[in-house]
Amino acid sequence: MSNLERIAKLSGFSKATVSRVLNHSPHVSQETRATILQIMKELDYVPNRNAISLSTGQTLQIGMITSSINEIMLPFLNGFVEVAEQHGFQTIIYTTNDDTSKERQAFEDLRQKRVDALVIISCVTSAKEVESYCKYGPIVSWQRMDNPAIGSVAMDQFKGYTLALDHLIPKGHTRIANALGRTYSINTRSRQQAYEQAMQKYNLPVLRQFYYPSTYTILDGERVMRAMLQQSEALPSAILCSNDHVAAGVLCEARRQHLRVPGDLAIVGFDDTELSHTLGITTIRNPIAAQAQNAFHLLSGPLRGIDMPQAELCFELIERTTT
Amino acid sequence: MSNLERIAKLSGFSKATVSRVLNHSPHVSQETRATILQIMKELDYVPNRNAISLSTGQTLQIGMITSSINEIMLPFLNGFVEVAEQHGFQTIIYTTNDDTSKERQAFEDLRQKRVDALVIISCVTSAKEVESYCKYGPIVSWQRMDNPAIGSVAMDQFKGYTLALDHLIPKGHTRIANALGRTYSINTRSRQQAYEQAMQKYNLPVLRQFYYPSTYTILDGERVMRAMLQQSEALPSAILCSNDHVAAGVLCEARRQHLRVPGDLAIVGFDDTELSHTLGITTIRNPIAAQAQNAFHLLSGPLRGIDMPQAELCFELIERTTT
DNA sequence: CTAAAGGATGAAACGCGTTACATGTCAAAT
DNA sequence: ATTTGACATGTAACGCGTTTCATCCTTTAG
Repeated sequence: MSNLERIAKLSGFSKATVSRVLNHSPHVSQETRATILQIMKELDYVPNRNAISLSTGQTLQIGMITSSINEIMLPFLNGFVEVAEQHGFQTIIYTTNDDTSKERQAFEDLRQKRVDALVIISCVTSAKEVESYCKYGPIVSWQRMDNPAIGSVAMDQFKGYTLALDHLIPKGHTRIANALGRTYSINTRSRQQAYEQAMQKYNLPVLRQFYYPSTYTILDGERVMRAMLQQSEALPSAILCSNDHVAAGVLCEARRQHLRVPGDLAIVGFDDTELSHTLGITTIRNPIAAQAQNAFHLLSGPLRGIDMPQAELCFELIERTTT
Repeated sequence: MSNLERIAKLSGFSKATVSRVLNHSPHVSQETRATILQIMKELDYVPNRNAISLSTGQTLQIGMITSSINEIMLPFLNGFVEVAEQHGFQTIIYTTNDDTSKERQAFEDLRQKRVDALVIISCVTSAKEVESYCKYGPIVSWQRMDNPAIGSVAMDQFKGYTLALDHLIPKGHTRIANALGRTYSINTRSRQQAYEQAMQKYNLPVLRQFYYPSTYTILDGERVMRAMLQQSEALPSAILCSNDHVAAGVLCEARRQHLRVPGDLAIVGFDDTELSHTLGITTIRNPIAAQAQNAFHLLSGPLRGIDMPQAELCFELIERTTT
């Protein structure tokens, strides 16, 4: 293996000069640079990343913590990977299955300098513990965190949800069900608040018996639909779903049960994924890729000393055939 | 920052002994170990990964090259990440969008020792060029490669496809369309061969006019369905799809066009994802997670000097409601 | 003509563990 | 009593760039 020292010896210059060539330092004469580059080429030399990282203290790697990789987070993941790459950073994914010990592994990797920063997509570690790792490097979260020390690019789901309600209620929907996500997440609480406030505002009943927690997938959506039908009470006239997948499940199962959509049941999804587009589900567009970019921009300050502006984001309702 | 040397000084032992403690060497007395661990704890010490990697020449990171992250590859990705993690390896994802220069970046990272090995999910770099990187570390491919130097865990799609045909033809289907994938991939060729051979065997027409290349998503499936209807010729009686998503698209569009499935058109998907389960699509189960494990096992030999057995894999037809 | 400024380059320390080899000790084997 | 060997621990080199500070030479300004 050829290393920098070897290049130095063969070229007759010092390691410092070779290093300068590698780093495009202006303080190298043209001829010197040419000579050294030539020798590097002949020896098929590439610098060792680990040595660079050890020296500089930077790995140019960012860790991404997520419970699992699924379709919902893909736009965020892809958006983040792309912008990070543009700035020379690579993304390492930590799939944790919501296991604290695996999450800790990711945080420890920040401490051990395997990664320069962390992006949290979902995590169950307490905000307090997460904060204790902030001193080792910047941490940004997609999920809203209780702790101001941790940057967040999550959008206030309250507004998105309110958008959906202001769309449904004027259409005459009074009894509205909710397929919710993670029970203790801020998003879920925010959505519940939006719902309960809207109901109060319009003087409508809050149907807590039609709250369905922990719904994430198509299958969960189907389960919710069946559960609604089995309830002793009459079917709600509309359902707000935590994401498009759940909405798709509800829709498929509703059709299978010969319900008319939106006649018997209106359905609203969330995220505006391809699936909702295909199935014609009304949904709330959540500018996820833009959030991912903001996440990287937030890290840019501490990481590269460059302050990048946060993009302005807002929700949008895409009306299709299910409302 | 406290480093190993500091621990050594404070404990009164040498760096070597401290290192032995870190690496659970048996040649350290109980008291010494206890003392050193105590000091490490007090100073909140963790070893620096970059230093370790530089010393050992191993990063315990494996790069994964993929065009993009999508639902089809998720089982592979998740399966691989899981087994790798169990053995102390982390996975770095390179999203390339089939851009050779981005792929080269991944290969260069192998050369520069940022990763110890590479797993290719999809890549457009020539087999010859890929091979030229084999000397820097083990490379395994999910996609079948033309080059024997590169390990592959892809299954012979020929068998899976034949399974589907042996299911359809006895049911009386004679005119069979094909929604295919990447035109020049070995999988696609293999599928075409399986189709053409089966057709010959049963003395049925090969409908090349009903080959639809480059279909990957639900939207592609819908497109295919519409294209079939627009063709001057009568509709085929069945269609084999490159994956469940395409099948789902075909199915949804078929329903929208008021076709009966399987009456007017039988549909077979591929991969047995949740989607096909939900929509009741007959599909070929492709043991993808097991393939991912095999991929890691293949890397285990060169990487850890441990030969791990390859699991035996085979396709299975899951009959549902679309055939 | 000289001092100040600037550019090219080198020496050496640094970042941080790992590991081959050497040394010293004490107990078991002969 | 002596050899053999296992065991605990230390020494020092190694892996490989980066970076600070110093040096030397050439301009340019005064």
